[in-house]
Amino acid sequence: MIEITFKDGNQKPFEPGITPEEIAGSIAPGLKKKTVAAFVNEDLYDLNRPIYEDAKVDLITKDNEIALEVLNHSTAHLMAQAVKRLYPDAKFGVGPAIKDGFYYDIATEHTIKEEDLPKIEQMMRRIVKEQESMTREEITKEEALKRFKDDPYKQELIGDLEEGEIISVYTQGEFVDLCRGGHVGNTRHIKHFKLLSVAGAYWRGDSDREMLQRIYGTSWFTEEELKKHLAVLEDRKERDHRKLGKELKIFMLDKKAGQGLPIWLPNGYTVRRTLEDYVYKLERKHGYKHLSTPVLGTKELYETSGHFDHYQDDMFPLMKDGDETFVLRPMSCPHHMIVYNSELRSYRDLPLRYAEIVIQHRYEASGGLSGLERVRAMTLTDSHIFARKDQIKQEVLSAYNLINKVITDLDLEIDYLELALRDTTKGKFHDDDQLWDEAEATLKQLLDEEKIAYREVKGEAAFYGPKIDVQVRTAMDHVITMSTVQLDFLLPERFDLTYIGDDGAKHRPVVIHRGLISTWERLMSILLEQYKGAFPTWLAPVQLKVIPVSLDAHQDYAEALHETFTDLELRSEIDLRNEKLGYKIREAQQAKIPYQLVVGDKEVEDGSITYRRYGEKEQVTVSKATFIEMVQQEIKNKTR
RNA sequence: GCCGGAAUAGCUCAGCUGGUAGAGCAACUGACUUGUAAUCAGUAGGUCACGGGUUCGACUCCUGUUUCCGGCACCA
Repeated sequence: MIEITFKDGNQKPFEPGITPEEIAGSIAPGLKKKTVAAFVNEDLYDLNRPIYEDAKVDLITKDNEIALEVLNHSTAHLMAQAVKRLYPDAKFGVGPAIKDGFYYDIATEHTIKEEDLPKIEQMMRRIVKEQESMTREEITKEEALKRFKDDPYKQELIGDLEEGEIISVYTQGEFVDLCRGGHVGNTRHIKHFKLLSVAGAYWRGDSDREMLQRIYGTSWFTEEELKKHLAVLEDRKERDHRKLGKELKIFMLDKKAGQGLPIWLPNGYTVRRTLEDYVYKLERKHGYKHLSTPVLGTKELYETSGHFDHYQDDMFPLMKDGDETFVLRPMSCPHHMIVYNSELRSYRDLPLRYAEIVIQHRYEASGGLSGLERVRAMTLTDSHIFARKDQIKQEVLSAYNLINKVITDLDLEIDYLELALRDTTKGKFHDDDQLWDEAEATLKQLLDEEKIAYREVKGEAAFYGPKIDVQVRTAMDHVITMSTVQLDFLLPERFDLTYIGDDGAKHRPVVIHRGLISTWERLMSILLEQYKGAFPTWLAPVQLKVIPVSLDAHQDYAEALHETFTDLELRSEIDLRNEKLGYKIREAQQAKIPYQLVVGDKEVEDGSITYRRYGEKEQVTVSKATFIEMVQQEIKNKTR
């Protein structure tokens, strides 16, 4: 007998060779149904993998996050088996579980199309009915290489494994796959799944290697969960900023205007301008000085900064004019360095915080462009803080606080901070090790002292220095870099920046690059998706819509109201078209205007206002003064 | 940039296996003069993304280009 120890400390003897499924069954039939896999001495075990020695066993039930991963991973195998049956020449790359789903990379002569997916699903269901056991087997590397001798992808994967490492293969019916495991034991446990899309994906994520066909799918324990997830995907389509941006006339793209070069329409620009003003005022309050520099600069400027060496591929082609060559700037730092150098600086001048609403151009790969999310012409609030070394901590923290304030005001949340460091094996970073060590240590120490949690990522630094990236999770479940604070000891060297210290000698300042809102383009895409197009009142392109019941009787009052609002700098519109009331209301609702005001006899009589909030059915009648006070408070507090 | 798909009226879309296009909404005109999500009628609107080819004939088939979409790679 072997001794199984459970998480709660209880122990129970079992026959050697007992499986997690049987253990669960021995405790309760309900538990058996709920159990998907198990941790045996920390190792992930399949439901049907025998246990031969004393062990700690932690059953993984369906409510556990890992259970869903196991299920999805098993569904990937199931799909691969189905694909192999339909397209026998298929070879397989990797097929992992991902968040809310799975994928498998496939190489086959047959081009897999969306319309093939139902066919594959059908085959999957057939295999489920066959109740194939998913059986684990452990073999040597040599044996594994022999078994998969016809599969170049598996050969490569096996070749990369350490000598002596346990290599496991899984067999279900006629299908055998190399796999670390954690499976549901039998295909009959896989019931509620859907294949979602086909796409191309480079083998091993390397753009220099061949491209495989990738099928994405999702798998759940219940039909309700599956439906719920599909509904989430539907909702994301509704939220898509490209769809909303068009419907609400926020921005447009036009082939003739240029790929990836968005045009801000009046509605979108109103929102952006409101945000710009907000950030501008906030920055002033935090001691920033605003300036403006050109979109074009000499190549020499960017050679001095090092951008040209490190960034050339991301820049638009050069412009030559006689002996001079110009670049469309991808960043604004060099200009700010020039400004710093334009005067003799004293230690008393520091910190010097320059901020600018910058237009910059990056020659992004055409395939990556998408709506306002990935563009080639972008606008952002950029800032460079010139500081003494003893001011770094204070300045980084102050920037971080500003970032926090803005993110909170925009109803967003920081998901995590990323401390991006260099990777010495890669050539894309400047090579002064001493500067790097100092900069990285400074940031790390600062975060640690302030007990700010972060994830360290090697190789993600800027070429000139390490950075703290503020990662935000969007309504589309994407993690994006919203803000960034970068420590730079390099550009001060490159541009020979100095200040006169209290000792009368020249010293080198430090530059802190601070990005606040990603870019206005990307921020707009995020906010559109976040609010589903229904902006809070302070941001809404149109805040109030005044609709008279009858033009004859109520137009004057409606116009007087509209004028009052406009004088108070509220963004009001009045609908004087010869249309039915219901029609105007429908349009106002579709435009997601926060307040629609219908004025008729009653309102004219007592000088009141009847309003209806966007998305609500309720109509509220209040005095004019009360209404104005309410809306102004709402705007001031940035509440909805 | 790479793999795959798509492109029809301002918008959303229909158009079977080749016989030169249709709806709803929007626009315009007229009637109606309205109390919370579409009043009625009429009019106009398309080089079927662009170029080449096959064919008696191409929105439809082939091909090149452009842009967009799903991903990959890259990335704010």
